[in-house]
Amino acid sequence: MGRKKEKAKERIKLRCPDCGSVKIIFDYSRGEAYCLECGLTFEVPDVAFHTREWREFEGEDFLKRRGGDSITTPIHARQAESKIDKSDITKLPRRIREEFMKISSWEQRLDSAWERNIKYALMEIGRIAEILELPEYVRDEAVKLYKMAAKRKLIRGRSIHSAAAAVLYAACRMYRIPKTLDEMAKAIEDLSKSIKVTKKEIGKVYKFILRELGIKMIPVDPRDFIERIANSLGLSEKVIDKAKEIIDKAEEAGAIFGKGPIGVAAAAVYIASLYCNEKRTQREVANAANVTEVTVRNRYKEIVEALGLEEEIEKLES
DNA sequence: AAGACGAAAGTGGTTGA
DNA sequence: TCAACAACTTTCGTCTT
Repeated sequence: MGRKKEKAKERIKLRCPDCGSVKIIFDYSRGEAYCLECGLTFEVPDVAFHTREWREFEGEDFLKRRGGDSITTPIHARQAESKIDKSDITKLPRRIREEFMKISSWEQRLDSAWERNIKYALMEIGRIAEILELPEYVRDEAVKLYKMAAKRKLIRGRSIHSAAAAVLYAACRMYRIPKTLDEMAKAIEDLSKSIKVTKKEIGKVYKFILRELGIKMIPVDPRDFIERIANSLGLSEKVIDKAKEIIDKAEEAGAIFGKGPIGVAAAAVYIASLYCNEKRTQREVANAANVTEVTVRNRYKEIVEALGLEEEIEKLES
């Protein structure tokens, strides 16, 4: 234990005031620490090295005592919580309380943590939006949502990246830009291999934020996915129109309700490709839509049945 | 060999008692 | 909170072209 002066650099048990990561390296030659996650460099109070207690506070045990925020959960699923809670202080032994006051003043200087947090989040939203090639107005909408959510403390206890993806996803839904939770998760993966955010987590945060902000979202329209699927298969405008027409009819016939919109879109494209003499296999369509062949098949069957297209399609095959 | 089709079992999420 | 449920996936076998 104690200070390892001989080392040039050492990993220390601090949280990054910006992104909340615990991957903090202290550089002795420069007398400051930097975050491996977001690159922020910052001064560390001496007390962090001179007292064992400090290490215990910010260490695993302390985090656990503060309420279930176990170190075993992924680092990135947590967020900086650098403000020191008064109620915690009173529970601590007096001996260390004065140390805490010193730290408190250090924290005070980082009181802009909230703002820096937002700044970092907005940056990440921008980066994810860029990867997904989202238009600017979508990013702006996402930023607006993030700020609203942050103001109401909805981001607390969630990772910045899951929240960033969630608001972007919400913005896409608002503008009917066809993006899936899967793509959001993958974009984050592309952003940094060390950040792990699952589709599930993003979905959870998305739902939570919408509910808390009282935003109602209309269901995803399968038509929104048609162009994407058709384009990636090199299909013509004609197929796209036909596919939309098929969905219109299938919707009227009630063959679509409750089904996954992407699977529906994929089946419509498959059927339309038959009609327009630009046939693609079920496998090709399924791959383009990121669903399985079986799903395409099932939707296909249902739609054909509901619209009574069996004979027409048989004719097409000859 | 490739494509279409379907049966069966499994997964992860939702819903309602 | 648990069990039933629907959508979807995975896997695999069969049939057709």
